[in-house]
Amino acid sequence: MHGRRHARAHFFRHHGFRFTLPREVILDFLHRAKGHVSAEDIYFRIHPVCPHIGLTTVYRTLDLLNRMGLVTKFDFGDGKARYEIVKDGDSSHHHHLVCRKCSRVIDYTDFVKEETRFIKKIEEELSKKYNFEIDSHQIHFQGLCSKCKGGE
Amino acid sequence: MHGRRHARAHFFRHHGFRFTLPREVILDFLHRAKGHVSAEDIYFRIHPVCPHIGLTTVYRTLDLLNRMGLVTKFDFGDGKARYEIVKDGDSSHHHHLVCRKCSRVIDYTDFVKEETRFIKKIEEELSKKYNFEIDSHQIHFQGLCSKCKGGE
DNA sequence: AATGATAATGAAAATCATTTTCAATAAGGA
DNA sequence: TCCTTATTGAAAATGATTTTCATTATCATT
Repeated sequence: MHGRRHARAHFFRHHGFRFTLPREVILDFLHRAKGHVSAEDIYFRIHPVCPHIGLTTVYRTLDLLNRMGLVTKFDFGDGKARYEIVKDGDSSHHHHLVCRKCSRVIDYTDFVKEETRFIKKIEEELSKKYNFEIDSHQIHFQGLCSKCKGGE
Repeated sequence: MHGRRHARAHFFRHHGFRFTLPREVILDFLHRAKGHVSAEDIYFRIHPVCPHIGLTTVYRTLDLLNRMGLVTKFDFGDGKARYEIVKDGDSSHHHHLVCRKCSRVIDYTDFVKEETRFIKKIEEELSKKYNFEIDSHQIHFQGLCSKCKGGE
């Protein structure tokens, strides 16, 4: 619980950034949080503990964490971005079904094995072909959820 | 060139919507357009021909086309949405590499065959499991493009 | 082809997520 | 501890998208 702080601080410094309290608090929150959260979610859930951390800082920190590769940014089309920590032991790996009528988002964790095989192969070749360093991916199905299927 | 108009009109009416000039013009533009375009792109490119079509209508029409399944909405994280026609003869099928530093978007069309096999299987099972009617998908790799790889 | 109910449109105003500005503060190397 | 400068927060600005509302156009019905 102390080594982690130190490791994080080191990681930030290594990237040329300072390790500050807001950054630590936001990172902690994201680690505890289940699923995708918006900047506002974070701001309000953090506020009782750290009322001095502003929404601006939340946005800036999320952008920073994203650029450092610690956080993935999602966009489900409802106008606000969602963020999620990138876990090392990729246990929470999942993808999304998004309803194009009611915008409901369903997470699914099926087909991890098949997917890993498929994605790994693609990543390798794409990295080479486009000289692109891939560090994450998203798969995203669109259609109609059970509720919206009926009355189209 | 006339049957198409009629077929479109019929399709709109079947969904309970009217087939209007702005909708036809926007649909035509999207058919001709290569790649993903923003609402503003459409607005300004259409303006010389139809100066009476407002930006509001462009947004409303895109949303409508999306809900009808004729258009796919993308979000690459630069704050504005992009739209693309859903082609029947799925020739232009592609996915994206998005740079998390400079936001550059690279389209790739590789691995169509492997992908089709993989996606088809997943779609079938997910549809069943979640009672979700899938009509499109997106695959999205994030990382660092060739230009941004060096100076991290 | 004329009529009428109402869906669609456009201009302007409103909204709301995100970004910028700038003066004050704090991190961390010297 | 000191000093440089990255970071922060509050307020204002931005900019994409949505809402409002009076006007117009579609198309089912006559």
